[in-house]
Amino acid sequence: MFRGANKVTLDSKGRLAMPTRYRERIFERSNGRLIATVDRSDPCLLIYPLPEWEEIELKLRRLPTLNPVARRLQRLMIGHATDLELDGSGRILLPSSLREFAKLSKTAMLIGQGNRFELWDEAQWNESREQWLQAEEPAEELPPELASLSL
Amino acid sequence: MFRGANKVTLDSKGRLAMPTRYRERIFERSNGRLIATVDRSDPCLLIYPLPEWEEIELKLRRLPTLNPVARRLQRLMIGHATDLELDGSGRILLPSSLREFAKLSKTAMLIGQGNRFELWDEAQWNESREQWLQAEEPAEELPPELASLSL
DNA sequence: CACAAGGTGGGAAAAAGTGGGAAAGAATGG
DNA sequence: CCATTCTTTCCCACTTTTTCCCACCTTGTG
Repeated sequence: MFRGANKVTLDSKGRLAMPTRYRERIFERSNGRLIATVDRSDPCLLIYPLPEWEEIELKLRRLPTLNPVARRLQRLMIGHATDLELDGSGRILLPSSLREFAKLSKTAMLIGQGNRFELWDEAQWNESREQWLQAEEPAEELPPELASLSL
Repeated sequence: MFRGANKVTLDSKGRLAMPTRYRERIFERSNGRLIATVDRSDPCLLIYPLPEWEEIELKLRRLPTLNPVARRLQRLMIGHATDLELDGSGRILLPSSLREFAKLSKTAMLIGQGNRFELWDEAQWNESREQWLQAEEPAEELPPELASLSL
């Protein structure tokens, strides 16, 4: 499973070196094949090993087509899903459309989130993180799964 | 279980010598493998033996992805979770991003908290401790789990 | 006072990240 | 349909970072 925050750089061709510690796992899991798509609520990209993505896509496609919220989710996520492959140096090439979506400049943050990564522009990530840290969660607003969580 | 407060120092490379009395237990429990992540309400780091962390990560990952509060918690905790390993001298190397988060300078406090440690910058720790000691808790404001607590 | 154990620092070897260039492939226009 | 040009992909080499190991110093103990 993927976890942790990694500072990564995009070179002039839009290539991103996957941190070495993840490479072996990605090759085991999907022979180096990944899918990148957009996040529905934040300016970041989601990156899944291919088999993980296929499960997600199946779940999305089972949603009721006549429900506008479901339809929107399908269009955003399936519609932007792009095949990527690790090259000989362990890098992936991000198409410019996805780079623009996430406002990616030279330095970015690759965030492990279990079965996927999130890719943020570094500045966007820092800004959002500050907000999350400052937000106080009044216990009354928490859904029951969260309110009783013991870490 | 881990308990007690230990003064520790970080060297110029960000390495921290784990107090000897914990080393054996850490090796038994996880072969020297630890996870460090950020605390969501205070400027300190949380350090878990790997198996302890895996339980927590599982709980976090089961939370609904579309819930913004859950998402925030996942991004902070799983997103900053970093694998650490005790080196030949019983030290761990804290990446600079985590050191910055907890405002760690040369001297820090490693606080045993049962299944995990908390790591504070020494000055931050002393300051917070003063505040906790001064704060009066009127019994009426306590949630039921606390109001009935017998220590 | 001497010895042992833990803590600290630094340096060298290895690995990872970065950039550039050449070759192969695709697209466009004549 | 062929030729030229632009884009994409693959590979190699250099630089920087990380990791591992060894030696010294300090502290506690017999």
